[in-house]
Amino acid sequence: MSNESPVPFSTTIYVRDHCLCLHVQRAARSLARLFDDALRPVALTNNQFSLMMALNRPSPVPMKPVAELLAMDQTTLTAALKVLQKRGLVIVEANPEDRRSRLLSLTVAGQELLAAAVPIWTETHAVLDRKLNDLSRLRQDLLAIS
Amino acid sequence: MSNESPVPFSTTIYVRDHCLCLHVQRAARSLARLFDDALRPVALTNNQFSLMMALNRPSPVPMKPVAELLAMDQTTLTAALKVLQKRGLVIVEANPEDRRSRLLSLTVAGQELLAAAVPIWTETHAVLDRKLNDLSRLRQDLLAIS
DNA sequence: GCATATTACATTGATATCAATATAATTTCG
DNA sequence: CGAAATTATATTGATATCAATGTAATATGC
Repeated sequence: MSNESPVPFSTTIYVRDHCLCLHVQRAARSLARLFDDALRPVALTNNQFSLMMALNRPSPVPMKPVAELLAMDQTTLTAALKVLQKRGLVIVEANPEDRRSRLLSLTVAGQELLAAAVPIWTETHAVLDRKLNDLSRLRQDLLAIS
Repeated sequence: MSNESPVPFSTTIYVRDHCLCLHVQRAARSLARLFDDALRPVALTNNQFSLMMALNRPSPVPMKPVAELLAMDQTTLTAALKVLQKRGLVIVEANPEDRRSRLLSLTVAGQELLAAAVPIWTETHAVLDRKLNDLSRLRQDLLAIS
């Protein structure tokens, strides 16, 4: 009878209960679903909302700092921008000061859609806030990771 | 001059600093990269590791409880299983007690690969543990989300 | 100034994620 | 028992994620 698992079941229990990566991935999926659902009326995902919010600045931004703010691979950002660009929500233009670089900004339509999304975010976040104990503590703990 | 943003920049700053969804997504990406890097020698992603660990049980499991444990859509689980199945790491078999259902388990090769991955998880997690203040508190806060 | 290193971004391919939808099997209830 | 509701899973299509790789432009060091 050599069909015993090389990894004891107790280890499985331990990892299930202690793996921070697993816990964060689960929370990420749950929160993504929550905000995706809420933002559906404006046809934005939580990712698209965060990205567009990151582009809502007084002047256009290059891609690098945006990718860093979102802790997102630059290639992921390229892909995400294409979708929003096709929908006429963001502008990707050449940077005259550095021709390797692109400058990102919202179109007027993008600004208007973002404005429509903000109250949804506020409401959804308020519900979440009431449900959780100490949101600011959690936020700070998460900041230590990324 | 009507090209002022409908969403004031101060709101952008506020969302950036307070949105729990954004913070969790960022942490999720960072941690995923950390564990994906570490697990590369055994050719597993953090997701695949968590999934295989969830299948490391005394007896085969149906898909539903696994999807729930991982807080993952059932269709995502179906897709993830296909990859591991093709690599000969997991078995998906019919459930004689309920013919709608599938029973999931690890192959011997899967068990062996998982056994090779566990020390990597332990080491990576230990490094993380030393870097963070209060891991158990963070875990508990995350549990309240998913 | 020029060769080399670095930086900023794009493309491709593989896996991940979920909504919408479909199918088949089981359960429930009248 | 049989129709309707529910449950468990699969498929498709769109977006998300990153590694590997490539390209072009800028910066660096001699």
